[in-house]
Amino acid sequence: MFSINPQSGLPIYKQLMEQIRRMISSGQLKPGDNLPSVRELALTHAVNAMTISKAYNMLEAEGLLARQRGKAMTVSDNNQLSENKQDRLKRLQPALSQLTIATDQLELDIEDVITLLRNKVEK
Amino acid sequence: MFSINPQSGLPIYKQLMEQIRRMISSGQLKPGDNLPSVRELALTHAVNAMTISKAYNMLEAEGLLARQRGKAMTVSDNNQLSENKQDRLKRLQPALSQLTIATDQLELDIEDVITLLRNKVEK
DNA sequence: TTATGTGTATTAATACAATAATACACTAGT
DNA sequence: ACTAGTGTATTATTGTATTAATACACATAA
Repeated sequence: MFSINPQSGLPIYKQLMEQIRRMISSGQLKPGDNLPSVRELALTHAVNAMTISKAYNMLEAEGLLARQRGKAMTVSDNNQLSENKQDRLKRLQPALSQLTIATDQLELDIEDVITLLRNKVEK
Repeated sequence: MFSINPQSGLPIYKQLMEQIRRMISSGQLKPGDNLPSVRELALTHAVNAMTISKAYNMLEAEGLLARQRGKAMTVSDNNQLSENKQDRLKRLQPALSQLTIATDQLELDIEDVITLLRNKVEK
């Protein structure tokens, strides 16, 4: 469900926050849906439980998630959460910039990159 | 020449290291070429000089750069440095993965992403 | 009631990242 | 010699990230 990479240099809790935001944004996580438990995520990704909790905590502060003690964290249903295509494309910008900067610095042809991209998605 | 973002969560010195590696890999930086001075990069990117120095230092330890006290850091000429297309495409993998994961989680159509990518490169 | 499952809070410890300010060693041009 | 330009080292300080180990408050089902 999530892709956590402790070696990436990006703080784990930030990786998790961004990925949860995306899945809410797309509607794969809907208002009322339960999130995986802190301990479960900590186990499956070999990470400390408090690190997961920190991500949940901050998303709750943002209003994206709702907490009920003793129960699983859920996606908040107060807000208009899932976003239209244009909004979701905006969330892609950082990853897109990363790729174009790398493509440029490596002097690669964008069409080659696109071919690679298509292959990666198809499989 | 470089694109440094102190807010990205990624350590600044690692951002710089990776970007220098790419430009050497593509041949935009050739053996013997001078790199921008520590102080110049620090100024233009509003970053501490020692942070730049750390990146240079580690790349020197890797053998990519060569230092001569009192002179500018240069690209090392001992090694086989610039890489063929396939090798450079390999260096793109992390950025590609980032993008495909995000695309997936946002439930976006890969063709829309590719369109965005083309626009970004053309301009 | 008990057992097991939620998330949370706290404390301590460790490591890393970045900054500021200063000084040093060296090179090159004047 | 002087000056301005390299990279480097040092010290002190700040903030962040992560972990381990416990303990707490609450919910739910047996």
